[in-house]
Amino acid sequence: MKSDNHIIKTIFKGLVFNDKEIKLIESVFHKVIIKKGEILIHPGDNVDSQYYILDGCLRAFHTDKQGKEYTIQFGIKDWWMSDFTAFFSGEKAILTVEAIEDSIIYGINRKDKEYLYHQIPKIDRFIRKKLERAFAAFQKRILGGISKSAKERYIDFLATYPDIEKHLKNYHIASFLGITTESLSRIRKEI
Amino acid sequence: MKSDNHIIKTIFKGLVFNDKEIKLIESVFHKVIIKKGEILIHPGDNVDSQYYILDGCLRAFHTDKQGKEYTIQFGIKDWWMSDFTAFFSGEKAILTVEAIEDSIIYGINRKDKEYLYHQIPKIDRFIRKKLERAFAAFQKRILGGISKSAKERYIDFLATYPDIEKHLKNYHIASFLGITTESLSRIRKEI
DNA sequence: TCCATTTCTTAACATACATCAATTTTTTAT
DNA sequence: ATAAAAAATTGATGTATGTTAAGAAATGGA
Repeated sequence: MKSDNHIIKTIFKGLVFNDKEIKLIESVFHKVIIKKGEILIHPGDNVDSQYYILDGCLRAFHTDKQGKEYTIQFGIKDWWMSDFTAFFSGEKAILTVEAIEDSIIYGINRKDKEYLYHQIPKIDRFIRKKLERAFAAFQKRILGGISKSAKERYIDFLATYPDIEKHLKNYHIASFLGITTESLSRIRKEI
Repeated sequence: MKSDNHIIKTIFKGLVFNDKEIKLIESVFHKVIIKKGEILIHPGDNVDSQYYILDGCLRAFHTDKQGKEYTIQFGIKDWWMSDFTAFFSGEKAILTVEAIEDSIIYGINRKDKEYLYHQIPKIDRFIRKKLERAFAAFQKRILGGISKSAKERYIDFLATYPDIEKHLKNYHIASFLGITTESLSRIRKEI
């Protein structure tokens, strides 16, 4: 990963590392190039990595018995992506993670992550802050889900993901909002 | 907190500490007794503590401009409670946290928590696991919110909180599920 | 470029849940 | 124990969103 040294500055923006730390970080991240439509994580997989998105767009969704898809999360530039529930717990994936656009991502596996945390505590704190922010975002989404109409949730969505919309199909957004594509279509017409 | 030494074993069940560590832990947790109906955190408060629930039941909810309440979380024995979004970010509370039953809780403030993490890394890992589990629970709830009917969500709720239901008013549960008390009443009749 | 496929929109109708209003049941305070 | 207050239930009706079906628009492969 020598030539991608600069991505460390991107992933851990704001942190400063010495040479030894940089070598360690380089050694544990693995670059993955994934094309639009390809699947990063299948339901039932063991999920032992989480991924930093350098560029592109991914989607994590659950598929029910009838084949309906429910989008839990979109991931864009500078976000982290995985089936986090599976990644944290060690259980098998229940989500699919797919690339919606050609993407460049950097994975780190659980064991390496623990080692990295231990060796470079400031990374631990850095990642923890990300997790805490994701936690807050989830809480906000739950609140929206129980308190707002589909139209309001759509407006919130546009505000939260201003740049992402153009990458997405209508049904991606609808499955994120918990409505049908037809309803979304009607909502768009109203706005 | 000498006489409550045993609560350390309760809060950090599974961890073993030496005398010095026990002294440190005792020094940073503060016991709070809160009566049914009393408010622990008001919207607008600075939230500098999170609380371990030794006994009782609490509720965290958001109140909108029309005065409607939306329950984000219930807390029972052995859960942690706060306005976590505010606690993590340092911003003012947007939630109210109230006691639904007389409760005994143990608070730790942000600064002490950081110090404790630093001094006793196994506590850091222990609390991190809790946060990760809460994260998974939130994800599951989001999925339920976008994929299930009110009746299914109620059934899930009963399965998730088997012991909590008897402490709660109908409107507590309804505001958690995102429905009206009338709808909940009808759902109960069907079951 | 052009055709095949996928995605989006529109319409008619169905359904889950909300709202409003009245009544019954439960809880609380004295 | 009783009255007052709070909570839960029920019914009638309204509305947001789902379902089904068809056609229009956009996209992608040869």
